[in-house]
Amino acid sequence: MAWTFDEIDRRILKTLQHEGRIANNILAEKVGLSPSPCLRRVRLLEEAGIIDRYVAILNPAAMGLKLTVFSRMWLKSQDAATVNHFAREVGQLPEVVECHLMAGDCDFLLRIIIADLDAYRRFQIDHLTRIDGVQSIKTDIPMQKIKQTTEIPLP
Amino acid sequence: MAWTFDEIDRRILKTLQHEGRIANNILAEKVGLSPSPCLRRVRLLEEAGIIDRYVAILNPAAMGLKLTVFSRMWLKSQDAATVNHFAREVGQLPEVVECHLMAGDCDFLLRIIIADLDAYRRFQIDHLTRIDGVQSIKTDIPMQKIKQTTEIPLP
DNA sequence: CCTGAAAGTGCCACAAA
DNA sequence: TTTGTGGCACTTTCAGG
Repeated sequence: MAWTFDEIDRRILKTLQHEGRIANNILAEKVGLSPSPCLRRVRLLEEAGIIDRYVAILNPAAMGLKLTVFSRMWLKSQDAATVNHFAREVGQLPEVVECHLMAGDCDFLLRIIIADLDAYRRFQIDHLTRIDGVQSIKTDIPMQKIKQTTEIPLP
Repeated sequence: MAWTFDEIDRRILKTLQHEGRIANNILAEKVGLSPSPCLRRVRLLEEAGIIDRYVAILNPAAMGLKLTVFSRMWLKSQDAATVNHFAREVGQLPEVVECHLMAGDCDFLLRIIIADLDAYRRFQIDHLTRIDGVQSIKTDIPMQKIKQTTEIPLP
């Protein structure tokens, strides 16, 4: 089912995607509403699942995590048991921040946040290749982050 | 410079990465502090840039954006002018949620959020291939999202 | 508009260096 | 004694009805 936004909802969402902790009265002012109806709209957007959650975004570099890598992985077979086992294992590795089961090319695409190349080398040996059913891994390394946002394009 | 976390800082960060809008007094209770020193620590983490910002995470599917694709792109040349122009253009496309300049293989890796395959087809023709200097594009499509988090592994 | 609750500030106590 | 950190009390501001 499609949700029908008006201009004010769009402004609310756009603002909250940048300032998730903004106070309701400030938000209200920004979108041109008084606080009460503004809060009501936010609650509705939350209950409808449009707003999934609020999070703090940390700066990995400030904690010494200076490297992001993309790893493409191939499994020995793609049967349900192998895939599910892999999914479960990967889900427990906090360094693996994203994991997708892919159509074509590789079986999985992972995004991994880690200190540096050496730490990644060890991580791959100690954790990724140890998972049952893993056949091979190709690592792609970003040299420069051009753009990175949690902001979703509003229709 | 490396920041030195104690156990309480780690608990604060872990909590805020899941509940970015949690009230300070609740957070304080969770981490075993009274509100004032808890707030002080949060402010320090913010000022140190450990906490970059707070955001609302929206649910793309609830807005009809049911597809994420990864596009690997090659440019005709990798000189600064071409690359910068590409970076600037891509930065203005809200559907492009992530863009990395890569070492080896492809030149850029993009993550794109969009309604469906047909919308992507049009987006690629109308926007991506129109950018000056673009030579070719390969599109990788995730079939299943195994894991996706904004949570960064704490050292 | 009104009320209760939370945020934020100042000050003091205590402990470690 | 100095520095860092927790706690309490007070004022201001906000949420929510």
